[in-house]
Amino acid sequence: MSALHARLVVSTGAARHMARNETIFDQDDRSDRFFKLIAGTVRLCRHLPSGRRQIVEFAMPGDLIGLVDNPYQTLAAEAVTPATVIGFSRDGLEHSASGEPALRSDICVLYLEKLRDTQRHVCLLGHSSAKQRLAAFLLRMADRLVPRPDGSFELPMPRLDVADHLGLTIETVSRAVGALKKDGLVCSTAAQRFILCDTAALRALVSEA
Amino acid sequence: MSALHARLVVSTGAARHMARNETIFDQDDRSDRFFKLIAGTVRLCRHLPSGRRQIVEFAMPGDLIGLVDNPYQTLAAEAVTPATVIGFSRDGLEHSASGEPALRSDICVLYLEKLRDTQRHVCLLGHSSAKQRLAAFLLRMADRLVPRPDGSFELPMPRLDVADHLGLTIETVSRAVGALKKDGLVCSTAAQRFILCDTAALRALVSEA
DNA sequence: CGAAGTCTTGAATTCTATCAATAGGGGTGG
DNA sequence: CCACCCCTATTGATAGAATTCAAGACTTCG
Repeated sequence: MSALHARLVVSTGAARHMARNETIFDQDDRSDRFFKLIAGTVRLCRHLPSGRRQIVEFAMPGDLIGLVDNPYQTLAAEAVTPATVIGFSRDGLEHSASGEPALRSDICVLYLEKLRDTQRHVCLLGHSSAKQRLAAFLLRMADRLVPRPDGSFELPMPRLDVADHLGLTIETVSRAVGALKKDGLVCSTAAQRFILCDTAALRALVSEA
Repeated sequence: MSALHARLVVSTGAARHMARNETIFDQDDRSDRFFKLIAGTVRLCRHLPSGRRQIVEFAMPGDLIGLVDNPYQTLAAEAVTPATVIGFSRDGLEHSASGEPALRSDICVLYLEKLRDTQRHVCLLGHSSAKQRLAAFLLRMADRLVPRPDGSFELPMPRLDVADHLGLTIETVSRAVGALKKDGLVCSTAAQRFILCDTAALRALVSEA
């Protein structure tokens, strides 16, 4: 376990249970607290003046959310499913980090990983078709989610969240799902349950971007 | 001056002059070195298997480029204009940072700023029209570039680079420029020279995203 | 069983990409 | 100094992809 997570384990933090669609923190909240996600899925998104919403990333159990340097959060965090988080004080972490360089180093690595992920997402949104975006998303989700014995996995988020993450509309996402099914690349018994039938072809499709 | 830049000043680093379109480092190069950009503009981009290119960001004088934790670079750096860079060894910086916590802290802040910028770019690419993307880009460039006495500024990059940054084609960028000119939001005497006539309206246009 | 929310499907519109051709601009050499 | 050439930018016509608007189907839950 990294120095960062070891430190969080011994820190005081109260567990909070969040209902579906409940806001953990808003994009204008003071960033004096951050959270570790214990269970459930959380969307990190930006609400645009037009009422539109861009989901920058989804957080899954084990992820830290809301840990930034600015005085205010830049993204809002909302529970996609019922979720459990543990809150920590940023001052507390800062204090620990000033005496424990390995901690700061871990935080650095964390930021860098997020930066890489976000850069990849820029590339995805820059030039790719709806089918390619969905294929990339499903491949990534298959990696992050624990599969069932039959190899299927259950997306925690509804179509609207997928759409707002991929920069598409729900209708387009729905049609893209249909297209991938028709092509035999994925199977889907329920709206949020998928089996990737041909991961090689899915990867090839993504590479064409 | 931050501890980071102070450290770089006293470090040994050889200045390199790069010609237009010359590669400073490639996306598969070992990341044992990083660079400080002294003069010129550099594009940080990813070359996709399809031959397409996504420019994630532009670097300007003072920016550090290629400083990552992975063993390999994730983005390529290419000179948009003739450019001057100073190279540094990552090991050297790591060594300094292990004895000087403020250094590590500065690097952390740097990553976080880049992360915020990249997140903003995700929002821009997620939902906005060509006109909105261009308006946001021009506003940002007006902030980063030094204006001439008459208030105009010169874009260092050609249309193709703008297009690959905004996820558009050169034709669409060209038409978007024409549209903003027709609307009276910008003036343009030469292809790369602009005056923002109505920044309020430009900002409003961006906010509509 | 009914109702609300989510998802899918259809048709028309809008926006961007693509293909193709023309125009402008900067530099070189005559 | 001018003509030419190369590179970049603009403009036009068409096709394609995604959005939008609208309606219908499926789930889930009370």
